[in-house]
Amino acid sequence: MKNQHEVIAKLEQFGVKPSLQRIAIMDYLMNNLVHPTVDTVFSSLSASIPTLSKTTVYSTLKLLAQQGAVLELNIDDKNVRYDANISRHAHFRCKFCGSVHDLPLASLDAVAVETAGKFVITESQLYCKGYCDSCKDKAESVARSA
Amino acid sequence: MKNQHEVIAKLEQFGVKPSLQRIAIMDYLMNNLVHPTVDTVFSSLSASIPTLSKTTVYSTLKLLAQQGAVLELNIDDKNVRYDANISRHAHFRCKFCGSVHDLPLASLDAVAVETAGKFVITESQLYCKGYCDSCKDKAESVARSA
DNA sequence: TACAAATTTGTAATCATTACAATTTTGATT
DNA sequence: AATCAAAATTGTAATGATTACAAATTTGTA
Repeated sequence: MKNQHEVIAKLEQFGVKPSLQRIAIMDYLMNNLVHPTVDTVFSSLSASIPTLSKTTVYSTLKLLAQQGAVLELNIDDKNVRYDANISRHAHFRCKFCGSVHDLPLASLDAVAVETAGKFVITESQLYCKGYCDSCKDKAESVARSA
Repeated sequence: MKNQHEVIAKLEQFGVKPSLQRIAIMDYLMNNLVHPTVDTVFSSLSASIPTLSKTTVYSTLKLLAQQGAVLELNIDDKNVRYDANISRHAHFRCKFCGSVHDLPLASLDAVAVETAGKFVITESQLYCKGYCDSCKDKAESVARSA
């Protein structure tokens, strides 16, 4: 569990006024770096905040992403996922179990150079898909029996 | 307009049995490399194929992507987009007008090396977002007046 | 305390995508 | 050419994530 002050400082750093709900959501993201969906965040917090509305989770996560406090991942074509790790890294999604993992990323400068002047790039994300270690065997046997 | 034989050859190369609809859809993608959505493909073809069903467009595009004949882009959080250019390249989406453009891409090998053994990566896409040349001024003035 | 602004809530749309059953087409066989 | 099964297509009805919006609540301040 992150220190409340740390969470509040993070919110303020990105120009987000802290509220009970916003603190809880940001805190959850900072302590659960597994790229949760809106639904996961909502379900996880509604026990401790029974009055929490899913709309609030949606709007808060959108606000946090707009302010740059978290990343909004579109790697999953079903649900948007959120990530409090805003340092440069790539994402990997297992096509079998759907889990999303972090990947270290050396550099994307090659892209920036080649497009200098044509586009103003404000954000970039590298999405990789395939099979994670614990799924690659299962995925193979499903393919065989298909 | 691409040669019919070229389109059919492409389909067969990827194990997709050619049909009137499949040929038309693949042909459209090969001649419209602007990353169209399902809806755009459907609207564009329904004039020449009045009986075309949107379900067919959905299932055909999914099939083409599964077989590797086209790329399925999730860069747009509203609609899936499709791309007949399957060579290695990145994508740029303008956050103002929504247009999606190609970006040349030198290498993503750095990622592959760092994850060797941990994951089986079967596909990777680099998504960049920002403002395209014709929107960056408009986006700025909107931001000012907000 | 009072009041305006900001935030949260709950419900009702929206809309892309999928499920599925019925229809049509295709291709092989006679 | 007729038959028939498999494959493909179609149309309609769900599904389900996300958003719109108005009402209710909370917050900060005079």
